[in-house]
Amino acid sequence: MEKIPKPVIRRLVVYYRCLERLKGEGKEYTSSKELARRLGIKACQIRKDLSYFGGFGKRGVGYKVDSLSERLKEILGIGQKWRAVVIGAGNLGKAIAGHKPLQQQGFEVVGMFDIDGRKIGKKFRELEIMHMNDLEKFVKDNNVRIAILCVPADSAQEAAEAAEKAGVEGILNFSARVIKVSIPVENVDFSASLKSLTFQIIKRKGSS
Amino acid sequence: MEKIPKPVIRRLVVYYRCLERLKGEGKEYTSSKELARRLGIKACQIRKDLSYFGGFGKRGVGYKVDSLSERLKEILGIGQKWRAVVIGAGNLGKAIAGHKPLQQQGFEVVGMFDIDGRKIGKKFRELEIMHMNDLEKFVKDNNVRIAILCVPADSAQEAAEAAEKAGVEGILNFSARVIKVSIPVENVDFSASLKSLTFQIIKRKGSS
DNA sequence: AAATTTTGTTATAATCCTTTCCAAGATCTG
DNA sequence: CAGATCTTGGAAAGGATTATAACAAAATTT
Repeated sequence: MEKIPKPVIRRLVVYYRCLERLKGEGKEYTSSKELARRLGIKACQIRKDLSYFGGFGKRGVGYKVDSLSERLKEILGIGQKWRAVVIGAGNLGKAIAGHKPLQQQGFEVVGMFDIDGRKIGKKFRELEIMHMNDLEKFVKDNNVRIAILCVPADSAQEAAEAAEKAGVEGILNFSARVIKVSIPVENVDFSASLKSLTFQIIKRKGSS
Repeated sequence: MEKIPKPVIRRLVVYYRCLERLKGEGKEYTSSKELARRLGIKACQIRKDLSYFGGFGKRGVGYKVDSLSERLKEILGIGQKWRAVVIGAGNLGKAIAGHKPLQQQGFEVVGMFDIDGRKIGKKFRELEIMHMNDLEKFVKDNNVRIAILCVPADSAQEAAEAAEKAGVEGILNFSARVIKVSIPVENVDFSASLKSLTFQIIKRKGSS
């Protein structure tokens, strides 16, 4: 499979939302041109993006709104339920676990794990906080597919390996450390983002 | 000032961390070669990155660990105190406000804002939750430089504009919406990251 | 003074992403 | 039905950004 540029995936999400709106408006067909107008993106870009995944449209006609929307849903995994565990029951972990928009998008946090004895057994919302030793069994028994890593930088690699071994299919890594595993990883390093932000601020001041 | 590629800044952070370790080990001088070996990056890349900001090294010798580290600190704004407000007192906002690693890195959340009447006046830790109407005055009175945006996607643009108007110098945007303002913005869209992650997982399954 | 080391910079290459272009399919119009 | 008009899909070109290579100049060592 050809490599898909990251920005494409972002835009697919945008297209999907737009299609849902169109569906709501009762439109049966649309075109790259119409989507382009609505979204402020070039039509050719939309066609190119879609073409990575095959031809969904009819020449001279355009795209059937509901079938394209359905197809994007599949591609993006929007239809599926993604069961996840949060590793690291600190502030951040709890916030993620309780973050409503995630649930609306099909992600469901079904367990929380930590290694701090004082936290084990306590409850956060409906979720009991469990020990990392029990991760593997839990993942298997509960069909968990994703691990959300919210541990300190120093524990990141270890926790990631445990998650991989436990059988999750992907990791969302909030720790400030790059982790090495053989399953897909997405990094959300907002500490680095903050650094980058302050750098830009300083630069602006400096050059003005 | 010449434009600095984003990846460079990320790497500067990495270099900085490595230099701190070297300092801890008592090393006085280092070289691009040594850093390269430690970090698994090409030496020429390191030299190139540093050269954006001027020449820090001595030919034939290398870089003085503490002065380079000091210089990077300046460049990245690591020495400074960055006073910030959190806008949006939901789960995420609270988690950010209480996130310890941030404080260790010089970021201090000094206020929280929301528009939900039920939240206004309540306290989170030491922080009183205030109404957005009071943002501007607060920013001015408290030397706030950064706004951390943790509001729902639909309110993001509005809140961002309010923050800009209030006089903050940069925005860290956790909302799932791209915002348009004329001050620096860094986006941390972990909902998009999750989508990207699930996409990679699906792709793997598909092609194997 | 010759050899060696290492920087900093210019030049080159590679990568990634966007846009243009157009043939060919589909529909519409007279 | 023939011509006009759409619109897609994909190849190719273009642009932008980032990484690597190469090397002269400076510093040090032998």
